[in-house]
Amino acid sequence: MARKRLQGNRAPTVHTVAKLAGVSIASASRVLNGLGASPETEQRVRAAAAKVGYVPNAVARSLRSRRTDMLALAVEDIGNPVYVAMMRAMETVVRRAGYRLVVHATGADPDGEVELLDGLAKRYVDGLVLVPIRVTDAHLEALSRAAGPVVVVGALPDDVEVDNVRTDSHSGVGLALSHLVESGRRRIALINGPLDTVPGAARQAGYLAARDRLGLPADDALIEIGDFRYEDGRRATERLLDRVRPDAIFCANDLIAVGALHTLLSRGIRVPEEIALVGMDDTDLARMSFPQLSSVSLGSEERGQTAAQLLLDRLVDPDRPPARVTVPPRLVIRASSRAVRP
Amino acid sequence: MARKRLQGNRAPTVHTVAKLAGVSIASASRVLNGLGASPETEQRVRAAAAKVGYVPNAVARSLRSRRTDMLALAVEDIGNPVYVAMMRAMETVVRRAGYRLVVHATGADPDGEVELLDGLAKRYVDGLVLVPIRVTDAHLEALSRAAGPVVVVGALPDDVEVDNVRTDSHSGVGLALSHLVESGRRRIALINGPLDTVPGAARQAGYLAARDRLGLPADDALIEIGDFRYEDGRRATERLLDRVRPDAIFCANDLIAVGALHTLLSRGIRVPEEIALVGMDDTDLARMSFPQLSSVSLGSEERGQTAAQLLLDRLVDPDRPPARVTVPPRLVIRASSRAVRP
DNA sequence: TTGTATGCGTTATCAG
DNA sequence: CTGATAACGCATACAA
Repeated sequence: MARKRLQGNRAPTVHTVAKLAGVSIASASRVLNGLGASPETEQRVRAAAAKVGYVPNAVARSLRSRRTDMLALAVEDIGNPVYVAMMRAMETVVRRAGYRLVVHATGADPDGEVELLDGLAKRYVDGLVLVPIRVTDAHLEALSRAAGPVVVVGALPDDVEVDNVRTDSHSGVGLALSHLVESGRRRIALINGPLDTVPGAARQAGYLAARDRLGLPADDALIEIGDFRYEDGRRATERLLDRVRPDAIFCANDLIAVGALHTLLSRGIRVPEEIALVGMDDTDLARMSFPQLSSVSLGSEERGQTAAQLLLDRLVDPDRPPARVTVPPRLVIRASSRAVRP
Repeated sequence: MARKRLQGNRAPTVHTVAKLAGVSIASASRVLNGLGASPETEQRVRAAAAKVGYVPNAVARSLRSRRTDMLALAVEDIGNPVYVAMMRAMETVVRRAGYRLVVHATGADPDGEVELLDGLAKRYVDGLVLVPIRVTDAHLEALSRAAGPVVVVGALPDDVEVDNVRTDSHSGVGLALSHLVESGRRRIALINGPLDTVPGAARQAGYLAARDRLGLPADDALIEIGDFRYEDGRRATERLLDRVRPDAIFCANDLIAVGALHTLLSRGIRVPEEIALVGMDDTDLARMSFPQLSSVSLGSEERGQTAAQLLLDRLVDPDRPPARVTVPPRLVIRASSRAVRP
């Protein structure tokens, strides 16, 4: 039973420390974990550990404890300002709780998200926050068979039993349109992203509802669809202006809005005097454009924080019923939509 | 020696599969890893694995293989556009190689980075890309005793034996100033970040050197120091303009530059006609401001990519000599600095 | 080809 | 208080 220990020059383990201290690995481990031991043993083990520079192996510890102290965040694009804000908020919460954050960029890949959900069974993280841009049946199935705790950020069918953080971009759009109407605008255009995405669909519905509610002209020529990026916003605005002349534009996110602003300024159109502009998400971009951009905050940071917290709570209490938190939208008025008409 | 298996309802392991298939765990493991086995065994094991939904435990596998297939990235602020660009580039490279990315926000905390370096001994990741904003002696010591592969992004003393990716912001500033002089400007201001940071010091030196080289007036009133953020840029520009009247401003990063742009436009100063503006880092912000911002690219994406690749290479060959890659700066000219004088 | 047994590094149980 | 030993789940050297 001789233990062959032909190791080249590997990192010290409890064995190393124990041998050097002349005690059993059990005693060494106990001291290292702050459990009871005689002053004598305590002393010897600490000295030995310090001498060899012992650091406990996280993987071995994880195997024992069945926890990795890591949480995963999966978003479509870790470069998108909205996700950056969420990620930053999550990282803070998670770190404070002693966890690390593993980030996944899922790209537009629909299967990728399902793979990640199934990947939870590998137990490389203790839980996952998923921010899907589209939700398919495959998602729902994968969610129901997920091997670990999952929090989904974004709208979900009501009967899905998963911790869920959402916002209400539908009424968020309403906030923006009400504000524009109050400040004297009537012909309010919408520049939206793809309608087959969760956010795109919600914003579209919100716009149509608000338009009716406020008694605005039901002119579909005022609606333009592109994608959610800056360039798309520029181009969509070009198309829009070649066709109609609104007195305000609501954009489905800040990237689009900044693109729209660019096109407006290029054409010498004054903002907000001639056309007012409101974006959505209230990212840093809104503050940093000129004129500064009004924007409907959907609480990205708060959603990130909340999602992280729900996940942490779930780890503590796996049996509590699924939570559903809705972060209310909030209109932030800046120069791009200030009232200028009497 | 009867193996008591009182597990509640735990995830299936090789044991589960082996027992169900009626073979040894060794055979089960072999089949699952695509090694040789009789068609009979192959069949039974696959069926059993599928039936119980077996997924190998990543932690146990890591303990055996001594690798986690995770890499860490530590930056000061995961919300900073420059780091976002690096992170995104790294994530792509790393994922393609089958690794996951663990992100750490170190904040301004100088000890935090040292802790992360020492934390490598825990072996929770296979390697680390560190992007320190300041480099102290403590960093150098921690680097020399690092328990795992490390790549540092940013300038480092020449004798440090670490894989290192850097850029040359010193000559990057020169590029900007040369361009501004060629387009007719002479009184070129600098708005910089803190001089005790690595980037701050480099840009300052680059500015002074270029000023001499180009025979520009050595007027220190043209230099303003703040921090690297948008608001700092705004305020620094206020202070600057209250004091002097430059015909161009070079800003130490894009955030500052956008802040400067804001102040200039607020004061009704035309850009670039009256004052030209050049930023640094060439982030998305540069493209998205109006007028679009000229900026010196320091290849954030490329540095991220390279750092990731160096780390991956190092994992394959731990003994190769330390590599030092310098990504050259590149001036991207946009509307904010186009020549307007004859 | 197959099974037995061992180690990866840690923690915990259970005698002594 | 201490030490021997098992177990976490996987992969493999070695023997059959």
